[in-house]
Amino acid sequence: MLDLKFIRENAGAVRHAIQVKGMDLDLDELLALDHELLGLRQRVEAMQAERNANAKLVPKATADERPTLIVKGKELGEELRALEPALRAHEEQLRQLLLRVPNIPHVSVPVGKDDSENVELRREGVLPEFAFKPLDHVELLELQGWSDPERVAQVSGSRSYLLKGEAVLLELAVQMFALDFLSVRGFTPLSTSALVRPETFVGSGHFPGGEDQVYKIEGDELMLAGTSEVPVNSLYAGEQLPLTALPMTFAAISAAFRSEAGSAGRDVRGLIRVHEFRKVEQYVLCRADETEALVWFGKILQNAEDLLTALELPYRVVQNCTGDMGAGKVLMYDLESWVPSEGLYRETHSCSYLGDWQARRTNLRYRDEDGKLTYAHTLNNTGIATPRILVPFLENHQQADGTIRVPEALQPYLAGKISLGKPVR
RNA sequence: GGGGGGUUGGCCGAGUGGUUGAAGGCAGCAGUCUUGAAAACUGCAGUGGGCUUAGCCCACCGGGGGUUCGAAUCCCUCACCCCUCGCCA
Repeated sequence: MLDLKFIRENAGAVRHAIQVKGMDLDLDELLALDHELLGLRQRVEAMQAERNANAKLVPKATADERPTLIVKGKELGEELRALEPALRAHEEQLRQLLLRVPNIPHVSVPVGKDDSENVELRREGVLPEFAFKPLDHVELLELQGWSDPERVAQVSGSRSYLLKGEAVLLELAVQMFALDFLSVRGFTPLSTSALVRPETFVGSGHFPGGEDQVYKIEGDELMLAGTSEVPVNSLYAGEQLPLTALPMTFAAISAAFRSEAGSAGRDVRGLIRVHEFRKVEQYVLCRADETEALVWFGKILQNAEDLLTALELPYRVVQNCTGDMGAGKVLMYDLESWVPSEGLYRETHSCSYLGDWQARRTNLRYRDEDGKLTYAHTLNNTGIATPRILVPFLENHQQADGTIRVPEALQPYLAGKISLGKPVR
């Protein structure tokens, strides 16, 4: 959410953001509504002032004067009640529009319509060369007896996965590795529930708009979050933090659920796109200072890059264009890891800076140096997401005999093993 | 799942339906005192919004709704917290 005052005073910039982000929103409608609401509110407040003044006279009035005042109060009350529905409707309507107003992209963001116009910034790591015919991750899992696609489909439908044997240890090892890695860098580990209230999605900015991506719990007012960004963003909702509480940095581990509505037919095979997965997420809450926030952006990006480097996975850094970055974001970079079987890079991490857009929605403020209440800034980035990261992991580290090489950094998390699986060739 | 008790300003805590935006305390800020600090004393001090902006007005006592001339105070409802009985990994 943006400050209404800011929107009024910078209508041009907001209109531009709406356009380059490809959003369907009529700013003039919002501004007109805002203007109308202001007039309405002034009328209502004037009447409230009159009502209050009248009510204050009653206890001091004589017995003769009293009935007249009470009648007047009744009339004022009725008039007010007549205006209230309109006022409330206007407020709600404005709020709905306000929730859709996108954040202003950083000056560095390239303008583009969708992910095809994202800009590659650099490539890191060395692409593997195989002296044998490499398999894709689905074949590797099958080869080692680490999956059971037919049976899991029978139990949980499509887009569900099952791991078996050492692949399970690998999944947990990768998660634990990421958690340790971030914890050493000062991020507080957090284990969060994916089960959240609907308003937390409004807070994170996923609602309105992303409703169809979210699973609802029948009979409860709860839903399943697609990332711990959702609960963590609402953790301090409504609070007034002391300046000393910031920055807050979290490494939040949780299950993540996504309905994947609208992506039917895409990536149905394997571990790339599943309904339920697990993730270690980096989340940062800092002061409302863009310079400081961008330093944090660099840090959480570097953390993710260092994780990929430690896992010995080649990747590239991509800057998302305006059309692919989402309403709330000021700046967004994706990390894409190399998938040999497809001969391309696929998104495994997503790094975002949202300014105070989320904190306004959750009403999360802190007292600045001058004691002024200020909305905090928020950032987030993937730490590691499984099983998706296992796709590049298995494929890049496969060996001629069908076993999977374990990078040195991960070995302590796998009881010192240097490879996984049995030699099968 | 049953029963009981709660939710008031940054924190603690009082509050009889009528100048209560809310006593008191702590923390905060400014000042007096002091070589300095502490203590003590004095004063300031909630958040958001509007306007004809040294000021005035409106809203806010967990959320929403209601009763009333008037609600922190009465009623309904939802959420959360605590206690207790039962069940349970």
